Amino acid sequence: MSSSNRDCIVTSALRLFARRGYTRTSIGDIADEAGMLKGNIAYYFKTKPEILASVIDERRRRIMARLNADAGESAPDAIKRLIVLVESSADEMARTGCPVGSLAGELGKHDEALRARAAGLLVDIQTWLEQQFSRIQTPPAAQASAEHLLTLMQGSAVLAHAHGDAHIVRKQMAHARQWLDEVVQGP
Amino acid sequence: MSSSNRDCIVTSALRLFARRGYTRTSIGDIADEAGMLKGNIAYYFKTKPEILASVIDERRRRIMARLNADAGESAPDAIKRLIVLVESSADEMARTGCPVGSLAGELGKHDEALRARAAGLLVDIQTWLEQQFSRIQTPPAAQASAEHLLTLMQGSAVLAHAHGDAHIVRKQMAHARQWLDEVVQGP
DNA sequence: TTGATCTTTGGACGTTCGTCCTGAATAATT
DNA sequence: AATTATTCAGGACGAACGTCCAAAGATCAA
Repeated sequence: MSSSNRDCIVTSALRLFARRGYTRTSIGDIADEAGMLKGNIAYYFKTKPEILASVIDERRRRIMARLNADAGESAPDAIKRLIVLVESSADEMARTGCPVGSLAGELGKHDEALRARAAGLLVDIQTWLEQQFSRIQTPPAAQASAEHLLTLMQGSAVLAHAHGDAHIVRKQMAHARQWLDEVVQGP
Repeated sequence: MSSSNRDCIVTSALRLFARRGYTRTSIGDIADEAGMLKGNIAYYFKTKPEILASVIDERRRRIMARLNADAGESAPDAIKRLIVLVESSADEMARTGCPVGSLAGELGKHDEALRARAAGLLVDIQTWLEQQFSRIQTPPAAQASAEHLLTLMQGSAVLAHAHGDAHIVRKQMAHARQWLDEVVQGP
């Protein structure tokens, strides 16, 4: 198959970018992780940013697949499913940071094109959240709610990563559940 | 004076680490910013992590000086002063991320020693917050409140940096003020 | 002024990295 | 089976970086 090795490169880079970040991951590292020589990577990807682009797209695909997995559920259930997803990633976040937020943070200090591409991941999640909140709130409030929940997720990931303590994510997500219940029940 | 140039190196590195991150800032960059040759930097600092250590210490000194500037005020006023400080840094955060959180995030992917040192900055702020909340809450609740407020600050910085939009910080800090008022007024 | 110490210069050195290139191996097609 | 296209191996190359050093320059006490 033609794209099997290409996929292997992308998933290997996905792992390494999350674990060590984009800058500190060399193409040689990716080649090792993928079990091939770096010369072969050049066959599939001309440049390193090109790899990054595919990694971001792959990450987006995975996230959106998870978010849209169960289309029939209620808005609060859908939002809670994202909270559960974050909770289940708490240990990984404590070890390596949020794979979305930390990538966006690092790339934000590179050129503009990469920042925008990484930020797109956050925008997608936020847009999805806005859609869910729109089903139980008026549009302006829904936008604020989406932004607030995403803030809690990203902030707790930063703190958990800094402290190396997954509990911080779980505590803030518990806080988020409680806040969500208040939002659902209305004023 | 002997330490004038050394201080210049530290403050130059402080600026550049915040703007471009630690990894993407070369010693040559620091030398340029400080107006000297990189060979001279080696006279003051043997290695790059050594520069980082001084930068972190300098950042800590600046933050703690701000936090402890007005010792006579009430706990809510002190906490609000930190919120104002974050709000006034909203534009910088949108441009380069939170100088504390993004450094901790990046260094968390390096070796353990650097992660711990950068995390110390966050711990200091959190400890200060816990002390303030302890004056109006019981200790366990004070710890949770400190963690929650710091989560909001770090999370809004991540989102603001990703979007390049300082409004996000201001909105979440407005949210934090409201939350703080509820905490102050008790159950 | 002389000598000793501190500071600065400019570049050398080895390493790592991203990228590119040539030829070999493999797969596909006729 | 022969030919062509695709895929892979291995290394070459220059650029950038952290570190180190020897000598020149500046500062200051005796």
